[in-house]
Amino acid sequence: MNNYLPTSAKSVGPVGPAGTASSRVFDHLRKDLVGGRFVAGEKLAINALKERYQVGLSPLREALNRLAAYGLLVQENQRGFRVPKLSRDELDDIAQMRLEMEGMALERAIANGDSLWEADLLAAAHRLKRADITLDKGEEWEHLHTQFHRTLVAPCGSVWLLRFIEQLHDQFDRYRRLGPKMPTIRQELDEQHHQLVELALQRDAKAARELMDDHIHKSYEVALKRYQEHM
Amino acid sequence: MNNYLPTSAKSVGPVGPAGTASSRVFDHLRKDLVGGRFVAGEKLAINALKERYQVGLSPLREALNRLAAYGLLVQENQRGFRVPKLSRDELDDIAQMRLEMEGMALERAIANGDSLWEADLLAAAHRLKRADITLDKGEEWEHLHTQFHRTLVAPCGSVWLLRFIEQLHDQFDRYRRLGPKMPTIRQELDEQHHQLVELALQRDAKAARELMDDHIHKSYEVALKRYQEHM
DNA sequence: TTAGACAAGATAATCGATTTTTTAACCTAC
DNA sequence: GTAGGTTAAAAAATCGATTATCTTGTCTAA
Repeated sequence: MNNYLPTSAKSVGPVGPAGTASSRVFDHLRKDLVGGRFVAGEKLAINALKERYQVGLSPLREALNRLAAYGLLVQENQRGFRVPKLSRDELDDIAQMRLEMEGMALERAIANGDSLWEADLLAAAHRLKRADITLDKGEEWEHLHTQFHRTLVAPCGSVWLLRFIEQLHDQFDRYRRLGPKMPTIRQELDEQHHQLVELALQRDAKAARELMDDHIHKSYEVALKRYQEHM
Repeated sequence: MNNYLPTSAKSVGPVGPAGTASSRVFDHLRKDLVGGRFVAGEKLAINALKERYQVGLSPLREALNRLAAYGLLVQENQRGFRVPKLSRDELDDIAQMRLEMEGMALERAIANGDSLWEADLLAAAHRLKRADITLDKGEEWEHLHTQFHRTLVAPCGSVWLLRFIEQLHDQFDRYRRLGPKMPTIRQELDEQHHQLVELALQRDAKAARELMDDHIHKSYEVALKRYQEHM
């Protein structure tokens, strides 16, 4: 796998003893930014972050620089870092791009994926369902959800497509995770995950893409609602 | 414009006195990496870079962190930074993604672009032609070429699409700029720029996209040849 | 009253030195 | 000879302090 992000950025669980302070704080900040722990538009007080993440200035600044290049922060020369503002236009843009790119990736994955993929996919879907049933809609569910979507498109054959999709997911989740749960739509979305697996296993690319479009569209409606309530 | 990169990263000319050391070295390193001034796979000696760019350790490391998150460097925890390797597979991936994304962007730009865009486009094409005629195939031509392609897709309406295209261009140019000029194909490509402008002004999205596909395909052949000679 | 100048405090950026980790050379035991 | 272990040198990461820049509040002059 051609990988540009530092080791920790791809790691799933917590970074082991080998992780640098810079990477640990990058991971942590990334999660916090995506999870909505900062106010959009807010200026980051570097000294406060030093305390919060128990880290020195140098590794903290390196992490902030990475996050800015990744798109989860805005960097303005001589005036530090801020959390990007949210906007309806951008949400629309992100959702539209997800439609295009994840659709493309899913079609390719269905064409390329081998039986190992099928197994991974079933496993990822199962783990996600367990979390659904136990009503865990916290960090653990978020992680399994990300993991499921990642697995779904993994064998698309394009490192760059996967990279862009990952980035778009992070951006999308800044909107989706603004507010509290919405159980009704949530359940509908959860069911689609299983239908996606079935269609993928049947290698029905067309139907799978249509369902994926619908899935992203429904998620978009959730995100939009939360964005509007949040205003 | 929703902008995540630091001020300097979008600036066209040299950064003014307001630029930070970090941003200056980011710009400079980016140019050098895209222009092939480093050997692919090479490990960067940070102390040597300090000398080369006349900058201290902190701003240099911040620049390297940004470049890694941007995809022009690979960062491995505890063992510094290296220039990403080149591979046939990756070149194919990048070219394929350019086809998809720039095609999409061009169609949208043709649908959205106003008369100011038409003027900008004519201007960008003209400047590029001047550089062609004066046989300047150096940094200046490269800059005008980038600028032309940027202008072409600018009004596509998607900040994220533009961002990804920019990134792919940088990656593609790591291959295209491996070797010396190839005057014959070069001339052919230069002519296509003007045909692209004409089709754009005529709002012929279909023909424009086909020509863009051909343009990228021809560029791909150049890049591939250089990559193979370079091995 | 208000635009502009100024100074003081706060914040960002950078530097030089220190600590930690990796790399490579060498040695020893099998 | 070679695998495994030790250590010295090199490199990466981090820290603490300094310098540069921005921000805010206050004052002055029109």
